[in-house]
Amino acid sequence: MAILTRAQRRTLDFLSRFIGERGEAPLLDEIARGIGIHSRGVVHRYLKALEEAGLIRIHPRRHRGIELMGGRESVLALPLAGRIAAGQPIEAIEGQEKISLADFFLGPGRFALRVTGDSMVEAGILDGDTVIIKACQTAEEEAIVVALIDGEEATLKRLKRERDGSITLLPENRALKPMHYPAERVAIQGVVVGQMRRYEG
Amino acid sequence: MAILTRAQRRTLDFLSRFIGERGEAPLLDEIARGIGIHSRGVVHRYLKALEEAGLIRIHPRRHRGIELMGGRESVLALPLAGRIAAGQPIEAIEGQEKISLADFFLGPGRFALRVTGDSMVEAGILDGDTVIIKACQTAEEEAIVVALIDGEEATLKRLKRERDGSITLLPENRALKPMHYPAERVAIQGVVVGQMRRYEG
DNA sequence: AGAGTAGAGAACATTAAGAGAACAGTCAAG
DNA sequence: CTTGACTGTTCTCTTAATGTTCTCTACTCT
Repeated sequence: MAILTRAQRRTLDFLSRFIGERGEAPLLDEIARGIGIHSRGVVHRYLKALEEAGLIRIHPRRHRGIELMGGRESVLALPLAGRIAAGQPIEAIEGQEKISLADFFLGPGRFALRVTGDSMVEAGILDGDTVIIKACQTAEEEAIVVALIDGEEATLKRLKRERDGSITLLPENRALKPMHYPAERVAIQGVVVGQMRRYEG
Repeated sequence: MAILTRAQRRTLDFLSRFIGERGEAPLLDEIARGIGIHSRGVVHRYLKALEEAGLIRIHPRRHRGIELMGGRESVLALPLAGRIAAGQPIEAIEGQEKISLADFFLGPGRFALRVTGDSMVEAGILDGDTVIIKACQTAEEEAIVVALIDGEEATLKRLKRERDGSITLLPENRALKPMHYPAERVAIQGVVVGQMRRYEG
């Protein structure tokens, strides 16, 4: 897969956004305006490059004749449009900043777990969510941890250490009660460093 | 694999960090600044060495044309250990499955928004979370949407259509009231397809 | 001393990005 | 069915940024 230049990437981003939003491909002039230039010829050159990279298909001479192929994870970053509730139309903010999924979640000793159960709903971790865990044996007070009890049962709870050295595992759900254990019975397996959820669109 | 000198290692480290954080490779000048020297020519020599060692690939004369070899899949994916609360030590389950961040979140016409405010807390979307939006102008009943009201104020709410064609935007927070608008005043900008959160570890 | 590693910086070759003209094909309205 | 405006395609030009190749200097280590 050829490497894309910045302008080419901008073009591709605009394309997928446009096609996703309206049902049809943009005109060359619309692309030009969308990526902030004036020349149709230049846009055409970028499109040719994208076609050669296998990312789009151009139906020759057809107006709005651009089809985007199964794009692939060419990037592991998403454009960050801005803050919601900031009271601005999103189009206006479009642009520069990007949020890197890698930076967000990846790192040494991390793995994912799918959450079952409602014990942390009030902390915004729902049944079916995926949490990213950083493996470690100790954790700070108040951290959300994966705790193994008696070497058998693994649960996700908020950690609290008592003065006498014993450990309380706090669920974030008023319907459930805190659990109290002597330190020997609890082994920490990791700390929650991230959480993610998918919605069926 | 040839042995690397210190400067070469510094270069490689900088490369992988840069590419991990942003989606693209750095310019020679950026590398130079990143490893604390001034000469592009020197950087080029290091890159040649790294290429010879099989650690990167250089696309000749292309700007930002550096591709790093080796575990590229590992950059995008996290090992999926299993289900928490399944009552098993995690080590035991660890293994096969991997969860792809790209598959989870990336796709045509998607972008990210940082959430401000508490209006969706009961749906597990907290202040400070990041939501992934798929840009579109229509949405299904019950979907969580980004809605623009009167072309001015953008908010995140659950969508409900009334029989008379008007629209109700439902917050997921008992402290807040549903908002009701005639259809003309509400423009849908996108649908929430994902959500993620980072915890300070 | 000699070999290897670091670095500076000049000179040159290409690329990326853009403007815009000219031409040809498409499409929709009369 | 014809026509004219619109749209895609192909060119050439321009400019600045960037990659590539060299030579020269300095430092370290055995």
